Amino acid sequence: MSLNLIDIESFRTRIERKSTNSKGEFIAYWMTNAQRVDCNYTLERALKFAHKERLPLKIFFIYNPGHYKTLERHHCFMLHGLLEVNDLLKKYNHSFHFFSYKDNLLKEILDRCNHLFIDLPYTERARAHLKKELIGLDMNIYSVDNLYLPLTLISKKQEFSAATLRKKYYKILDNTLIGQDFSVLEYISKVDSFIKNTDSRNQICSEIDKLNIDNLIDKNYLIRSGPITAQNVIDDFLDNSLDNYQENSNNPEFIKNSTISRYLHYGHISSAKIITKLIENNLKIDHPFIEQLLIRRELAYNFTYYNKNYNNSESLPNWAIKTLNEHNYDRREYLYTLKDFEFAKTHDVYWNSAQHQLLTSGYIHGYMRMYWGKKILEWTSNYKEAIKIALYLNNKYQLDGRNPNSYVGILWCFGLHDRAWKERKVFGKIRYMNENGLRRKFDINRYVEKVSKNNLF
DNA sequence: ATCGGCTCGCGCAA
DNA sequence: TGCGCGAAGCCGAT
Repeated sequence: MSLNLIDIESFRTRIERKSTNSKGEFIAYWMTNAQRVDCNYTLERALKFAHKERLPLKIFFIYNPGHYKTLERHHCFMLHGLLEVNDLLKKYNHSFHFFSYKDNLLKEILDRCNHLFIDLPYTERARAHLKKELIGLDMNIYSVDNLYLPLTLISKKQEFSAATLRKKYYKILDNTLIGQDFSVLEYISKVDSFIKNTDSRNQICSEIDKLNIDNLIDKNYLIRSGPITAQNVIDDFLDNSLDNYQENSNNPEFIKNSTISRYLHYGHISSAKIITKLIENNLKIDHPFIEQLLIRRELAYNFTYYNKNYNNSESLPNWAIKTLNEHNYDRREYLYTLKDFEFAKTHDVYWNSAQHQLLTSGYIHGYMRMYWGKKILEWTSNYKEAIKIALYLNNKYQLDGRNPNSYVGILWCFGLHDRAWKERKVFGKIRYMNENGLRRKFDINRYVEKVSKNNLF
């Protein structure tokens, strides 16, 4: 074993800011990415620190509906998840402080606090936002990385492909998955809550009541949210779907794993916890589900963490930019506008089905999403516009939109983390996909039928 | 049904 | 500096 726990911890928890003023009345955890209680490294570090200092802990969340201008389906899903966070904390006799955003709120929350723990932000935009919020706060600030292994421990730079990251993972893990211990539940009863017996349930509910949800999505998808729900989903998946994962993972009708990404996005479940459980099932590091949950997922985080252009074409590899530019003025067989795509008005029944699935369920199956993205490239006047459209639709409708995996999923269609292929019109050397592939891989007509009946989950 | 070729850049071995 | 290798597919030859 080439790594030890001390190595991991020095990368896991980072000192973002040091203060000379060391005395405070409580420790604070500002929950953002990791919206869960169990297996939450940030909460765990905050609890341990509070226990050591014999100070109470204040766990809080700031809700800012204006932060991203987007559909309120996302807010609805997140707020329902926070209800479960609130209930879980209450069960452990801890208060969950839920605040609606206003100016100078953070200063108020952190009045008389000297040690703040935050979830490590993984994108430039999140970092910039955080930096702005933390201006003028004189306190010790620690960020905690909630990935399976800390991002900066595995790699100091943007990785070129899954292969290069995989190599580093396999080397550092000595080809063996290691389980991880979580002591959140052990410490949570030993630490006092900063203010006892406050309950944010009513406040969260009143925010939910204010929402104006689009009438495209089935509301049931938005209610099935939160760490408790997510645990049930993942348990069901692990019990019933892991054995045939490889055969089924490309089949959009195989839906057991379909909602896991949204729970991972909001941090309702910990990938490290899932991996630790999988080790008990004797899963090896090269299992295709580990490839997805560990290598592909953390490759996406590596990408958004190190590349400031994670949300535009500038981040594509050189060969992709070159070939896309060379073919940018090729004649397109079909040309659609954003609105044509958005309301599923193309000539292609398969593509329209994928878009319809996105509108009505907040999700496109992984394989269909590749096809979906490739066709936006094919049917838009230029590739930069195509990327904008694909990201816009993804961020607007997909419940895990704005997740690193979402960005990478889209940009993969334009060559990111991929290789060049035989040159052709419009695509240049970008990997091409067509509907024959859909027919070859699964029963695409059944998919179309099921989407039209809204019968996929 | 199955197989090789397509094509690029990383990273290790010299 | 050279070379082996990988990468969520397509296409045409057997």
